[in-house]
Amino acid sequence: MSGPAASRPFAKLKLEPAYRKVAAALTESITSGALRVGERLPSETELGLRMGVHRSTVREALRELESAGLLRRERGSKLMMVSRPDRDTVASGVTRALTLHEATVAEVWEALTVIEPMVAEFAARRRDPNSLAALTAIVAAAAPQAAAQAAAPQDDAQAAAQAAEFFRGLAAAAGNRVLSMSHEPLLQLMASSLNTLVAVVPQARLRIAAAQRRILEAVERGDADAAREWCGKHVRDYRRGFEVAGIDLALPISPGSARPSGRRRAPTAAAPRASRPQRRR
Amino acid sequence: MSGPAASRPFAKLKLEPAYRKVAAALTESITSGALRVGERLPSETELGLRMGVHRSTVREALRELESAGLLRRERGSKLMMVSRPDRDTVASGVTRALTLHEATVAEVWEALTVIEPMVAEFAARRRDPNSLAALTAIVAAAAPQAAAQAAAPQDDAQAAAQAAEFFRGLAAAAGNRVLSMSHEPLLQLMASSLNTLVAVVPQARLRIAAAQRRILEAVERGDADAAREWCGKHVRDYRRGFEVAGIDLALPISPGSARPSGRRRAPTAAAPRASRPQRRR
DNA sequence: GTTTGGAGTATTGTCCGACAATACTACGAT
DNA sequence: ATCGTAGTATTGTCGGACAATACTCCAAAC
Repeated sequence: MSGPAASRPFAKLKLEPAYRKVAAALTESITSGALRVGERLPSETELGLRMGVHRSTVREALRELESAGLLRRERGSKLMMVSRPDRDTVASGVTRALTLHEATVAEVWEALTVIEPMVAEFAARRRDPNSLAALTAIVAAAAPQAAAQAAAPQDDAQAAAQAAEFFRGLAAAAGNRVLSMSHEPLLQLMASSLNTLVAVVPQARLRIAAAQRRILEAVERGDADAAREWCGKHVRDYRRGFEVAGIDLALPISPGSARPSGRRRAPTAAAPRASRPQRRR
Repeated sequence: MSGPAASRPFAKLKLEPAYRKVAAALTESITSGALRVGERLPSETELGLRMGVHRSTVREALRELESAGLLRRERGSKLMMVSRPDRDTVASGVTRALTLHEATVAEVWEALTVIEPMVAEFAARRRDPNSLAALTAIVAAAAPQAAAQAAAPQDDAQAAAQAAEFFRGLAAAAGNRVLSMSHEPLLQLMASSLNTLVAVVPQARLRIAAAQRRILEAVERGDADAAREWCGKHVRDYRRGFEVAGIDLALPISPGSARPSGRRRAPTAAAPRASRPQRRR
């Protein structure tokens, strides 16, 4: 593969490096189905031998596919396995992108208002016993904590996670993987704000739990309209919660952890204003 | 980096290879803002020196970030540049994932019915001159071809692309990057089906053009409800089109090219159609 | 017969070094 | 100030090396 072609009169100018070509070839093989999911890849040396490049080159290509989620390695195995990118991998890519583009809390929330109510509607339409049971379990998991209402240390994080989990369950019940995958980044992005919300606003947990129950009931009885409406209210209620919690909706989302602005657990006092010590560019 | 620690009694077992740690570190630097977008990365050797690993190792990490869209290289430059993943990069990742998960045409279409009408509504709400002009241009671009109605060879592909472009413009007018990014994979996934649609159903172009005009008008006059409704009709009309075109909605989408499954060009009999034998799985 | 143990091989992770092609830089000539 | 040129820096790709460890297979033990 060393190129004596470079000296020939009109040698084909090489537009992309070999590692990219190898990556492209492998990707093609996977998406075209020539390599089926679950199949094991040959060893690096073998691949290099067959494709006429050095192992290092193959290696770089593998990293590329690996980070795309097209290749993985089952626990404690050496050989790579063809895989399909799982939901979280894909979503976290989208999340990172949106974060770097400095999408605002408002934008994410707005997208939620678009998607979630319809998800609820679909869930109510084709409700299936299994996913309904799963959803019920999720809602139930929140109830005791909401009742206790005692603000445990990092219990806040768990409550926020549960709120996201509810939406996941709803999407699963809706039986549409496209919607499921589309809204996942939104949930990831919301995580931080949700965290602040439940940490700062005391009544948030109860309201959330109540809304979840209402939505669940509507879904259970197959009332699509009610499910959509309640879910719409639910999401809109989040916005009000954010405002009460002093989260500036015009600010870029930070998907990391919660950063409650100001003092915590503002009782019933008027919504204070948070001086956001966010990085300024 | 050479490890004498391996022989010590309870040496910390190493969970992940160095190239992943390097990649993680770089990713962190980027998302945390320590490395700002547009900034140039040091050379590979320099990075390796600073992080205490060999250039090859750094290299593998770089490929990882590169494929995630976090690093790019401006045209004809050697040094890498920090970048934010652009819309198409992110979307094509999602597209690949959904394809490998064998999402069906129905699922994608359903997601469209969820998102697009609301996008239209938002576009009508905050209509801004610039994006409106852009949208108008897109709609106008379709008009002459629709009028001509002559089915040029691969002109079909262009018509299908225009249909997708309209939705993109709409999302841009809605001014919500999250929605914009969320619906992009749907457009990519639909491409193939759209292609078949305009190729097989003769009146499709006209119907599409008419619908686009109606939506545009509603958006222009700021009539959010009308925009949403018309857009909803528009998307639902696509479904009818798919059925007429003989596209099986329960089938997994193939994001490549069109593969019509029935007779083509039904009414206007004269239809020179190239049967391209696409791969079957 | 099934499990256990162990030798031998295959494969990855990481390193070292090398070299051609090419982008970048600095400096001197016009 | 512009231009050309020589020298340097950097990437892409290769060859090879070696330790750690997963895999294989066969023989011994229960």
